Amino acid sequence: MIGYNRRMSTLSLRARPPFSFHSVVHSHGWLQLAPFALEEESQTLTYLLKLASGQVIELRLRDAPGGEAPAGVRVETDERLSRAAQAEVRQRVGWMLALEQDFSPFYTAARREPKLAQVEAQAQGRVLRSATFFEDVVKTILTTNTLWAATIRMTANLVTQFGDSLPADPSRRAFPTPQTLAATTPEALRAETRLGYRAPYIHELATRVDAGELDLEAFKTSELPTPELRKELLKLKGVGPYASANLLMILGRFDFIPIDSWAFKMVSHEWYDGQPVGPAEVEAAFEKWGQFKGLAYWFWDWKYSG
DNA sequence: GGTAGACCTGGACGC
DNA sequence: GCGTCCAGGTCTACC
Repeated sequence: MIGYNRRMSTLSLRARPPFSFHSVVHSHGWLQLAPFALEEESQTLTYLLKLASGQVIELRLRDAPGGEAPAGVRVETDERLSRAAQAEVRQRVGWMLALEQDFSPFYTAARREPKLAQVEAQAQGRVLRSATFFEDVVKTILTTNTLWAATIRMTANLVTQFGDSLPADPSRRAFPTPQTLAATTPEALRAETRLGYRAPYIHELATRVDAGELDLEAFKTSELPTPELRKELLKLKGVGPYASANLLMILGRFDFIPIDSWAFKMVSHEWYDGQPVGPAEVEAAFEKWGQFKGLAYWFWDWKYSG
């Protein structure tokens, strides 16, 4: 269903039930990374998207409780969109909120586990994604070996310095394209964007995508078995075991756990009385969850709050 | 295949 | 204000 005021476009997208807009938006820290932003009062998620046409638009995403119909999301833009642009927005938002993803097998397994008692009722499982997999790979590399505040800052720097502007408000920008980042230099990314040693990794990634040598969007629909897909991700500079598992979660593959320092802390307090633990203990704790390992870990009701 | 050390930034802390 | 220490995953060289 599409409605217009004089200029604005509104699209309603339905999700496979159960669906919770709140759960997917708050599934991890991505909502704090530009060009995402959350308007707390109205619980509106905004995102600046560069369309295939080159036009930059602001998406305003809100919960659309279904009533009798299935729940979903309402998408508003300030521009009147062409049919092609509407289709693109539907496709992008559908991916970003994983509207079609089916978690029923996980919910069935989770019913036997008190620590996952909330997942079905709260429709947890979906992980917020960026519009392109390139953006999610860059953001994931920026989460490694640094504090979260630095990840937020590095991402904001990238968007501010290299993103295309929203015509109505040039201070607001979309995430930079591979072409734009490939056109800069690793030295500039290091010195001006403050990416540190990650700068050459990001630059190489952008250059390979821009040259057509690496098709990151194809990862979204890859039919490779998860271990094979993981090997492909591990070939990317700056992507190690943690980052690859995080990216697999984003791709809807949950066989691996993104083990970081937070995981050690949580598992240590959950099962080892606060004693130091390593990757083996984290793996062992969730081994029985098989293909849902990542989901069980991600949405576990930890007793330690950190 | 496993391990040690380097990588880089910015915040916290002591002086 | 300055110097030092620390946290955070991945890469590379080496065994």
